[in-house]
Amino acid sequence: MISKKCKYALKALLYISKNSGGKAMLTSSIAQDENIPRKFLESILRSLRNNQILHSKRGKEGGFLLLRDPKDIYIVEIMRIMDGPVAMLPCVSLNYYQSCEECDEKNCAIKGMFETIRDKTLEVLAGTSLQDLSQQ
Amino acid sequence: MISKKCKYALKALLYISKNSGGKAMLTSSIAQDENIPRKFLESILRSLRNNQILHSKRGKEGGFLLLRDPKDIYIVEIMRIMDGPVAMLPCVSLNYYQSCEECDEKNCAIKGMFETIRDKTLEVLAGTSLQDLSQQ
DNA sequence: TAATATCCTACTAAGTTAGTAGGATTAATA
DNA sequence: TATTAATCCTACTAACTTAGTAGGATATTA
Repeated sequence: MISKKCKYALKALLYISKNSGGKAMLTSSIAQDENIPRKFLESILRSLRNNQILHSKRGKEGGFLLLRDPKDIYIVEIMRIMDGPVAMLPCVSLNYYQSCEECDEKNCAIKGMFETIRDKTLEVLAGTSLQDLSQQ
Repeated sequence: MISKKCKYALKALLYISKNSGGKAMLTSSIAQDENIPRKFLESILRSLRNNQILHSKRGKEGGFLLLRDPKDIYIVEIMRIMDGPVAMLPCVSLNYYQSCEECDEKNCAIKGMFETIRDKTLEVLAGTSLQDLSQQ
């Protein structure tokens, strides 16, 4: 399961992607239209800004803008920022690898299967952009 | 990520599958050989028994046995017992469906992508048996 | 009846999730 | 320059989940 934070992030980015048209979008209108708690969304958007997905403008007439074209923002990047690893086992993660201490990794019977799942999942997540999703 | 509980369950079942040969296997030897805390493993095995994966024998000469042939025990079943849903969104789960209250499910932009991921993941998990993994 | 297993209930520490509270800071505009 | 309206930042919290541990009850076999 992805976290609500991650789901909210995706929904918010899609909202910005669809409605912005070059203008900064308000946290409060995203929160209202997408049914996301405002203060929670605020911290989500700030974290997306800290990770070079969004640009923010402070003060009156401020808000959030995409830093890149929606066709160049892939879902996998958002998911890694919000939830960390995509893989189902730490020892199989490409970006957040950790060894499994208690088991012998080279002779692990389940590793291969989870690598396959990771690859199939990444095919989708790294092959789908914000633009792909907002065009549906 | 799957939980350690789930990983331990898979390791333990593979251990039984490989070493049992019709004889009941001890929690303590599985725990030792697979580096799993014994008391924790005990509750895992009991939960697998409660879910018709294992049969248990109490008392001296007791232990755990697979209820079915390893070729008829699919990984997905174990993962659902231990961790619940396979899907990444509650509204996309086949066995643990829950609506997403805050969003309009019919016009959800992300649902389709997560259905695709669910299906690809299930292809692997429901297509791999204990036997497949222990024969590697 | 002694030994050796599973069975069962209850508990716990640490970490994660899903937020909330309250104000500081910045920028446009009247 | 004052007002308004936005993001920014730190700190806090309640509830839940994870990963176990403790201690004994119960059943089976030799």
